Amino acid sequence: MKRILTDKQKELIESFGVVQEGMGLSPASARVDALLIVADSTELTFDEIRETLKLSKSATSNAINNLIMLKRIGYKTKLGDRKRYFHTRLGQWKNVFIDGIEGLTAYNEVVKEILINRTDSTKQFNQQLKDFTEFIEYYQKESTKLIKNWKKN
Amino acid sequence: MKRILTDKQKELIESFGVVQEGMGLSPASARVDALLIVADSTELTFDEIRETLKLSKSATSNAINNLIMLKRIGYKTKLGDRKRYFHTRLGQWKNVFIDGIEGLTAYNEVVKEILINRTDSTKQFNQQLKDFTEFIEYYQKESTKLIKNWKKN
DNA sequence: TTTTCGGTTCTGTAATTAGAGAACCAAAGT
DNA sequence: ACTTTGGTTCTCTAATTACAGAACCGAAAA
Repeated sequence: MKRILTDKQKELIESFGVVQEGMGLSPASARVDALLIVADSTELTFDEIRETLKLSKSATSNAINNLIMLKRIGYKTKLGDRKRYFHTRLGQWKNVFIDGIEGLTAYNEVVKEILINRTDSTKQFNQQLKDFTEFIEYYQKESTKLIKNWKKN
Repeated sequence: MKRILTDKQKELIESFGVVQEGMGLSPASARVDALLIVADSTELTFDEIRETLKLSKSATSNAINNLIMLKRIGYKTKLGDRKRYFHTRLGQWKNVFIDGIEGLTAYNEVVKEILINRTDSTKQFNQQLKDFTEFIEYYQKESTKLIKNWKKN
């Protein structure tokens, strides 16, 4: 078993793990995601991940599948080799950003329904709510443009 | 005890509560926040909140203080009245959005430190990471502008 | 000075989540 | 046919979170 990480790399995985926990990932998912960004090798197998992070097979399996669902990692296979080689998808961060922006839609739908059902005796309050829903729509459109226009892609 | 909510309002608090739980609030916090947006009265006291949502005093107290820390609600007092009157701060959503954007800074700092420590044998990968950190900075600047330019404020 | 009001804090418990370890499984190798 | 590989799924336990209920506390009222 080759040792994959320097001490500095371990430290970086912990820091990055912590900030990603703050963004809603489980500890194991956060560290798997971080590992694939920090490690010298950009393609690691299930067992390399498990050994390096000292996780059980179940924790490794669940973390990996969770990250795949979130589109934060992906994998490829090699001909005549059953293993999967996992890699970060940070290079495709645009998708994740766009999913995040689209996620505001569900939130906005509820706010709009609240607005429809509000008493009309609080005009100013209701107007603020309306401004807010309009801003969300504006923000969704405009920040999608920001992403598209980034470096004239 | 006056009954504050219609059935429709109760339903809206539940839907909105659920989407806000998905955004990291505890069930009680999510419902207190929703209540202050849905209720006809835009200013509710501690006991009105507690009775309406059927929460214990401790749950009410913790939820309220949590929401105040997150700047999602505020309160005012009235002369000769010890009670606090809580209200949503959705009208000041700009602050919350801006805090969210600024929150990306901590994330980006770690990514930059990872980049500094990466092997230089993965040029393309490292370049993607660099693009990403640059995009975050661009996105922070530009979306701050989006907020400022909204309706020429 | 004692009681009431408007909460806060502490203690115990129920519910949820995270993860270990073992059993399990399908496909490939022997 | 059985063994190995590369995982997945099940079961159980530990840790964390959410909350109720009661004790508590300071300021004001009586």
